Formats: sequence, C-alpha cells, structure tokens
Amino acid sequence: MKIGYPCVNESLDCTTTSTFRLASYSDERVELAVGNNLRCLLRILAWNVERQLLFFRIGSGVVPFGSHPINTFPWQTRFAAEFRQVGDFVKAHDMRISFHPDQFVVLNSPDAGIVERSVQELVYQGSMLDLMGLDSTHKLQIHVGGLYGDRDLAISRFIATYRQLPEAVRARLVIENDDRLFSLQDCLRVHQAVGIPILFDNFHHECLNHGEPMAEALRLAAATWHPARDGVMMMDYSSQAHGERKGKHTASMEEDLFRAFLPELGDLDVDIMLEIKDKEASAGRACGILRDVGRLAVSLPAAQ
DNA sequence: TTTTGTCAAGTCCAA
DNA sequence: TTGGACTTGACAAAA
Repeated sequence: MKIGYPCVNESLDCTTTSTFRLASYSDERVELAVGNNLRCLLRILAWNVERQLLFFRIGSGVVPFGSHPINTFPWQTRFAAEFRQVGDFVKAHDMRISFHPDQFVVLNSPDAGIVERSVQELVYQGSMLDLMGLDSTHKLQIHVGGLYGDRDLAISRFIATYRQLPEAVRARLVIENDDRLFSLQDCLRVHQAVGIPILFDNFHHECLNHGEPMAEALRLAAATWHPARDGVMMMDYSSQAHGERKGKHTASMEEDLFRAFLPELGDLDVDIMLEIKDKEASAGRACGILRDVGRLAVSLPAAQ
C-alpha cells in the first residue's frame, strides 16, 4: 500500500506547474518553465520519500501548452535526461506516479475536434511517463465524460474512441467513477467492453451509487485491475466538507472517517490518493494511522 | 510592491 | 442565461 496526494506540495516553495499566458508564448519561456517544473518535481518526490509518501499525482502543466499546436519546442529531447532522472528516482524508491488530465479531456464528446484535442492531451501526458521510463502501472486517470442526454450513447462513444487510442495511451488509461454522471456500474459497463481498469473514488461512490456497500464496490473495482499490467488498484479517498455543497471535498482529513473506512478494504492491497485540500498534511496523517493499525511498515525506508 | 482580473481547452447544474 | 465547480492557482496588468 502506498499513500499519496495530488499535484501540489504546500510545504515547499516551488511549483511543478509554472506557466505563462498563451499570448506571451515563446520557446524560451517553455524551456525555462519545464526546467523549473522538473527541478521542483524532483524536490517534491525527495521530500515525499523521506515521509514514506510513495504515491504522487503529477500536475498536467509540467510542460506549458504541452498538447497545444503552438508549442513546437522539442521539449521531449531537450529534457530527456531530466525526465529520465525523475523516472529513475521513482523506480529507485519504488514510488508510483499518476496523472489526472483535466476536465477538458472528454473522449466521448460528439464533437470530433474536442475528441482529437483530448487524445493529444493524453498523448502528451503519456509521453512524459514514457520519457521517465515508467511502465503501464503508472496511470492516466480520466472520467467517462459528458452525458449529452443519452447515457447508452455516451458510453458507446467512449468505448469506440478508446479502441482507437494509441497503445501508449490505452495501456495507461483508467476511468474513475464520478459523483454526478457516471457511477461505478457505468464504469463497469465500459470495463466489460474494453477491459479498462476502474480507479475507485470512495467519496464519489457515496455521492452516486446503486446501493453497493463500500466493501463490495471496492472489490468490484479491484477486479478490473490486471496485476501484471496495471499493478495494484489505485483509489482516490476523500470525504464531504461539512456545510458545503454535496460533493465538495473536505479541507482536512477526518481521522474518524478514515479509520472507519479502512476495514472496508479487508485484505485488498490498494494505493490511496488523498484528494484533500491540505495535501501532504492529510497524507502524512493517513500514513500515521496506517502505521498505527499495522497496514504500513513502521520503520521508514533506509536512507539512500 | 500589492491587488485584482483573467487565463487553451468542456460539461453540467444551480441560481 | 450565467456563474461556479471540477484533480490543481498563478500570471501579469493595474494600482
């Protein structure tokens, strides 16, 4: 089991997603930003290793305009060594990486242009994993997409697009149950058609479900992961922010809820991403709880 | 130096 | 019809 948090480390004074406006695009600015972003990424990963946080979601903006036609700078070759260095670090410390392409990636859109731009974004993010030398256990996580008033059609469009994806993307792509549109059952339909693993989100499942108890839902999702190809199941963990709109993530982990959730896992091995606003603070507390209950090694990894 | 409006991209839903 | 929300603030013009 690995524990992680997404995209941002609030304890360090750097960002992995420094960028600039499209209107002020230049190759020089791309080169400067990518260099800074990759240096910061290594700092965060090193910080994480010291705290036994071995799962990390990298933000989509490491390469500014990474899938935009304006960006013709050869960042793949210019930063090959730096990406490789990140990948080597990840492998040396047995870490796991994911990406979560943002809401503009909609593979089931009826608009062919949107689908094409979405595929290009996935190609860009997958290529970063390729440059790092990381295999298909490191994932690209997206939602099924829009509903467009017809669930069956929306799902069948996703399936048709998925089948045409480049292999480098398809091997890494996983779908996440969302909190309003596509439930675990919808994701299972997609899985049954094309074999794509389901990244389970406990909070989204609480918001949208068909009555499956949490433990059963976890097992249904876990069964969609092929151990050799996909690795251990990934999941997102969060809980409701009190007094806020339904679906709003809590600002800080509620330890009682997290402790109550753990028995639902039974003997499942999972890597857990804490989608909680205070980032590494809650992830660190989760590690502490897991050591308490014996699900995480008590001793930190030996310094290297 | 600090504040504030805006930023590549899509979709849904509440107001 | 519009604004907010979504996995995540940060850039850059204006004050």
